[in-house]
Amino acid sequence: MKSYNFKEVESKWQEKWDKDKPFKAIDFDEKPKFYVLYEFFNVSGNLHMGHLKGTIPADALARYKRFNGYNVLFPIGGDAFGLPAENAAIKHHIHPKDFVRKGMDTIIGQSKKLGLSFDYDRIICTSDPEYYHWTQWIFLQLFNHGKAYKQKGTVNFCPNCKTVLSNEDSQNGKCDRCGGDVIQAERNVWFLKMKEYSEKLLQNVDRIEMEDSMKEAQRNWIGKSEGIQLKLDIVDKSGKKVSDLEIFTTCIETVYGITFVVLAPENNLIDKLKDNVENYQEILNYRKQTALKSELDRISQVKDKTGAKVEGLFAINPITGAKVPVYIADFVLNNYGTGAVMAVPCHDQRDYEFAKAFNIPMIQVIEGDVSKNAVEKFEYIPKNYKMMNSGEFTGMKVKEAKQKIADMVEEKGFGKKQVNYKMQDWPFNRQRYWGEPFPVIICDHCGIVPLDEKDLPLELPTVDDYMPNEKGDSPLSKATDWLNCKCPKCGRNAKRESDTMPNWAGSSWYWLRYIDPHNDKALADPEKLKYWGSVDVYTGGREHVTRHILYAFFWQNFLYEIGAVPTRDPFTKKFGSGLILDDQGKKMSKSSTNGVSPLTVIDEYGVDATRLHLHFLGAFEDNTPWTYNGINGIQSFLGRVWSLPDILKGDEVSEKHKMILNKTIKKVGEDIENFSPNTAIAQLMTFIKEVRADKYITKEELRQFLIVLNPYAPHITSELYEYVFGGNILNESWPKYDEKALVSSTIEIPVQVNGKLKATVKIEKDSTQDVVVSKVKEEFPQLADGEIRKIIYVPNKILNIIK
RNA sequence: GCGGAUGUGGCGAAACUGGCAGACGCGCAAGACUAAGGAUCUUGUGGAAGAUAAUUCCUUGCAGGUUCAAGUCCUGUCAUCCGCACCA
Repeated sequence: MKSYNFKEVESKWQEKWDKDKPFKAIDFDEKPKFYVLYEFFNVSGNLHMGHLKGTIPADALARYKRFNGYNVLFPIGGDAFGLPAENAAIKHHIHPKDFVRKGMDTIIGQSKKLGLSFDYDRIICTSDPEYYHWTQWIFLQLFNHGKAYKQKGTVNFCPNCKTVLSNEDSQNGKCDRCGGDVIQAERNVWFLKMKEYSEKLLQNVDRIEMEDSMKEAQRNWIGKSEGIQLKLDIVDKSGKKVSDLEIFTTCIETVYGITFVVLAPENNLIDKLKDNVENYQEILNYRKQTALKSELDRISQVKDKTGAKVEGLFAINPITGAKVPVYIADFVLNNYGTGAVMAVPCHDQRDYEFAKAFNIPMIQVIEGDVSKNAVEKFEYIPKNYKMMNSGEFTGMKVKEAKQKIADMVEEKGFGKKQVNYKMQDWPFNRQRYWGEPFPVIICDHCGIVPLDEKDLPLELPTVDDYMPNEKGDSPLSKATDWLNCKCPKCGRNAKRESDTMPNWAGSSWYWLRYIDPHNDKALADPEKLKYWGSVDVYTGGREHVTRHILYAFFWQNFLYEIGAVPTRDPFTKKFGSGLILDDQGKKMSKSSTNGVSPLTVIDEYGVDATRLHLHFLGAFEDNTPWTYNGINGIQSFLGRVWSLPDILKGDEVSEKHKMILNKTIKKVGEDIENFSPNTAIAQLMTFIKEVRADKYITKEELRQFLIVLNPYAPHITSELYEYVFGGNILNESWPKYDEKALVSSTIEIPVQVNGKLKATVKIEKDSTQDVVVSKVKEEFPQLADGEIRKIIYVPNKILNIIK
């Protein structure tokens, strides 16, 4: 057989697949459905190694499931709206529209070069009007159901990108896109009521099959905590009650230790009571000062507590009657809990630092050493400390007191049990050009008027100047022809919303669109939605999963509740791929300077070799350093596969190869389903090794082996199959393995003396202990010498002789 | 600080519910074929001692513990990575 010319073979099959479309998903097919989803590509450059790490195991799964008789939906598309595409377009001096058109061609072309078996008839692109028509439609539903509102609010703002960012986009006080410092700014902000869904999202997290670390990250993000909402009286100097103040605490057991109360700087109680506040101006100054701080400053100054005393107001501890001072400080967040806290310096480190800085007295209510630091709950609870200075609860164990105090508080009406969530409503607008326009009209007379569904899509106008301006106004505010319109309600002059949606909008529902990508009557046909249901396996990088998955859960929950989709869960199972690292141990991506382009590797070694090598390097979920080392091993493996016809002898599966063949079928199938390509490939290599040692392979063995290798190396196996058997390997089905053929009738078991390995003996499978022991006595009499105290035998596993 | 993970040969890494640690591959060594080998094939390869043997000892970050038996379970500890972070 002539030597393997991968270029010829690979392009031959890729052209054939492109023409015959064997990977088309069939709506309503009788076969059981299986939906494999790979996170769609960001349309901002070439595919990189990270993409291969995620897509190829998904491709293997799709191919495997087709062999197993499933009607597989394995689609692809482009995430094209939003900052990445817009920034890339600006960098290349191309209009985003043209950039995206080219970018889509690039990623689709490269996908085909990788041999990815997507259904290329279902390509979607989030910036196509036929797609964002339905993104806008979903927004309309959210708006009409009261889940979207516009409000002035302090938001994360990136002065560099000149846009509002969600918390998710501004982690660590840095803009997720440009890396610049984020500041707090007062803006008109569209919010989606995501907070309402906190509990449902937690349930979603419980239901989805996913790695623990990802689940925990999401639970942390939602940040559920249970505690007590306590009501305190606010009194003036003379002791007259002027207001209520509610605070939230998870540590009600420390309530006897309150020595002051702190409000968030923005807390509006101050404004309501400004006549009682003697130093109102000072308070306003402090407020201004905090607002100017960037998010980063706030974080880096964690240790330096700042704040101001509110003169003229006091809070009354409802349990002790104690009168304590009121402060404002920026360590209290206005948007969490009630924007106010009770401060117990002995048992909360922040309160401790604040009390030290402001010379506020402390009361210790739980034992422990508070001379240098607070004794906090993660210490006093596990160590079972006792209460002190706490009236009737003094001397009680904390755990017990916590419960009793909570009951008492509820009984006496001082407060009630309360659950809080860290997660906030989702700021949903950006002052950028390249995004979905909001389908609403802003009328001075009627307020915000939603468009009629029949007027969708509201197309993004093509403008020449799409750069954001200095003030941070949206570029669309300059597109006056588009912006000015008539109010559909009253007919007066009105304006459109000049902000656009964030890039998360299009990605928060795209798996639904794949089900019916060209439907112009609905986001997807309900019957088709029912047929395809939830995504069975979803894979992609693990970088943005926390946010993306939560947004996805949120939107699908909402769509489910309004009856727009028949399933509540978008995804059943999620695998997150690790990163490919460069030689510096850094993430390899398009921005990495040490990046290796997959196209280069493919050009030199072929797609099949690249697919195998990348996945043989390490486990799917682990980060893997890229190296060419070992790729020659993959090449010779493929070379040996290619020359299998040279040692073809016999037809049926031979007795000698029965076991290895069955093992390989089983192991590879399981590994494909579990996303463990590295061990699957090892098993395939082991098979080749054994067969070559015996210097023959039968026709039937070869046929089954080719099918089993096909999901990872689709080109070479297609070619060999055609050469040896004629016809297309894709028409085959996955071979069945025989459970009985997996273990031979004689097995070798280790013999230990006092837990140390001394010998092995060959026995019949399922032999009894007596048989094994007498065998040992016969073959290794010295091991059974002397007094034997005990013998432990685990059938078919091990024999341990204790002397 | 909180949460999650990882730590195994010269290297990338395997190891199911505790049961022969190091599968598979790279690299390395020796050999075969060869005019030649950076091609191909065969064999060997965790470390140390021992004679190149038999054999013995050591070995899954470190220190303890449970167990007939620990990479795997428990306690403590160190290092690295990731996520969150003044969330009351």
